[in-house]
Amino acid sequence: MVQIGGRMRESPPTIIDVARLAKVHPSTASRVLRGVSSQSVSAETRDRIFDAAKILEYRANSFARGLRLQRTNAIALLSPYLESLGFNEIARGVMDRAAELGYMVVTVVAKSSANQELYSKLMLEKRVDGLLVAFGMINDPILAKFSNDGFPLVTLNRRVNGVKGSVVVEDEFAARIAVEHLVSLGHKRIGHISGQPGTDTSARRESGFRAACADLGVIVPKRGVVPGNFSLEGGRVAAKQILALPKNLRPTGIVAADPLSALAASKYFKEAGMVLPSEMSVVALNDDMILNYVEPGLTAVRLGYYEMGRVAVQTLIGVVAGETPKPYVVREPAPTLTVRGSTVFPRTDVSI
Amino acid sequence: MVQIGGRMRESPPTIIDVARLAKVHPSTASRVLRGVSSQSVSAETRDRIFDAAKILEYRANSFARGLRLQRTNAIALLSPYLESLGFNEIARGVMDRAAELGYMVVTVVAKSSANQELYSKLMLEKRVDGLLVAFGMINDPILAKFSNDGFPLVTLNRRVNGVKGSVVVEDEFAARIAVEHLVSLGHKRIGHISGQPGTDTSARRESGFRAACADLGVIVPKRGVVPGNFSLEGGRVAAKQILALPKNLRPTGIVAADPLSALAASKYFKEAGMVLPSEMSVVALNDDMILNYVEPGLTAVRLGYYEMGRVAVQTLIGVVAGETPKPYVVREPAPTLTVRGSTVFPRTDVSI
DNA sequence: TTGAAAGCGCTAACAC
DNA sequence: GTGTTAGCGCTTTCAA
Repeated sequence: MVQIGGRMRESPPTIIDVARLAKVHPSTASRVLRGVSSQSVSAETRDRIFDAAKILEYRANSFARGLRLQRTNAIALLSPYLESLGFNEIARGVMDRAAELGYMVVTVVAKSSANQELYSKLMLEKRVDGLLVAFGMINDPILAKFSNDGFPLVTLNRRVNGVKGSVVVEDEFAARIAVEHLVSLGHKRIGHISGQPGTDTSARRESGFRAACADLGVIVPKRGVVPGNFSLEGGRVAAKQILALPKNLRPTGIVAADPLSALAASKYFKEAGMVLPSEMSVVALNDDMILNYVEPGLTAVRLGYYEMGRVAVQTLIGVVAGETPKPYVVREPAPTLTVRGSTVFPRTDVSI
Repeated sequence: MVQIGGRMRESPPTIIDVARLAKVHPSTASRVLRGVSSQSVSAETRDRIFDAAKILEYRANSFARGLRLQRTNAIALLSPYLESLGFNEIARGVMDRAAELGYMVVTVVAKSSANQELYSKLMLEKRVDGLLVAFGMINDPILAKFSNDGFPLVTLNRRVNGVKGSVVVEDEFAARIAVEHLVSLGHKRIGHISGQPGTDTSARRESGFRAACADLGVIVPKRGVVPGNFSLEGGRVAAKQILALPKNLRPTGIVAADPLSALAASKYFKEAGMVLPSEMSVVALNDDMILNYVEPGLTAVRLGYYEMGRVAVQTLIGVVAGETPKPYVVREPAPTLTVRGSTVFPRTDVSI
């Protein structure tokens, strides 16, 4: 029940109620309330209709409208996790921009893209107009199929073969910034904890890392690039592998593809008896407030995740409206380095 | 366009398409596909209908169904933030349970409860069946009004005067566990960084803290309870106030209402020259994996946030179905302490 | 400038 | 057992 002006009523007012109160036909009320300019309506009736709508607290039933218009004004945000540092920021960008454009966001956590039932639910049941997908392998036949079937679908912080619409940040450049920072401190052997194997995000960060090292004459030790899976557990495993390298081949600094693996690796190093940061510098791609509160503070490259979320919504809605999907790289804001305690010049007695 | 069996089609199949293919009337198809048992249908026609639906990849249009049935099978999760430690867990519980019950979750970040436009959008436009509200002051006339107006509304991790439906965890008990831990280490003067003033969550944690201190004969110094606002910034301000106390009145241990304020306070103490944890023990209410990676690791009491999210969905859907809303306390899993490095016995030369 | 009528896709009550 | 009918609330021709 909804209380209106002190009275209780059984169900929300419909446009028929508004029309009746304003003494016009529902179609007239509809025209006025939607502000259709092509048809002209006398100022007097318009006022009557607006007044009636206000009195009744009228709001168009989104289902009736959606049924008639064949669109939902909702999009879905699909992600494999909520807890990853950075997802908050992406999600906030998505929700802010969606709200500005009058869209709702349905957030769904899915283990993998192979969730046909989920796609069916969202798209075939016409619950949302399009999908923002924050996961997926480079080769992901399911996603490619859905995209090819004509479902508006944009990948976010990912590129997937066969999916035309994507929004990513400057991952290669961010990796380069991280390498340059370590080099400027005097590091000559640098390792890399990459992300989830099979994801292009990880691949692009790694290729940016390798290109920067090559350009700057940095040695990347054999087995000095290990997968960290964008996770705490992965970072731990990666650290173990790096520590297994003979001391004279071991990197003195590491670029981690993400903060979680960087944190876990740092912890592992310390537990193994290393003194950080002097014996091992660590810099992560993707920043977060919380990195100020770990010890040592984790040096990190901030990426435009919030903006990426915003742009992704914009792109998806464009696709929904019929634009041809295409890949997009968010370059504003540019990646920026925040130096904290985790990166220092290498201890020479170790690095020799 | 949607590809079905190799052909492209303009729009998704409707129940009329299914009926036509199965050579039955749409209403028969509807009955069969919904599995209505009250009406019996011959096995043969049932098979034909299922086959047709499968061939066409038929899925009922949620808008048409929603319009007809007057329900959306969606709920909204309203929260002031996404980035707070703990929200992930709540949200995951909400989404998991909602998915199990066939509901979608619309996540909305709202600055405050005073967002009438938002409520209108969600409820008056009938976009969702009910609201899960993860914020609100104890006295929140807007929320109370909406709840009284008959909108299904359940507060989550909060209680609000005038809103009958709520789901919270054992905040008082968690605070007691934290106090007991510090007492068992030998602390005699304990302070408290409380949460956001005006929220019952903060109030209940504080009252649990005070009750436990009283029961255990612990001294709570005058001005030893300061608001931390559940935030980094608040924790910093709180730490400043605690440090301003004369040394012989200063607590040797602190219970923080949340991890963010605990982290920020700890950082402030260190920056001010204190040696942690020996000069100041800190324990936080609400746990998170990341607390293993700060230095010293933050001792914390884990709360059943995931379960709280699940129960809240269950409760809300009950209210939607007509049950009388009532307050609920999640007691499983019970709050549990994880001791990390941030709590030790007090340094006697300081605490004397 | 406004009204009438049809229909989006579905389901429930009723008829046969 | 299955079909007929009506209508959820809205918008969009088309007609007046």
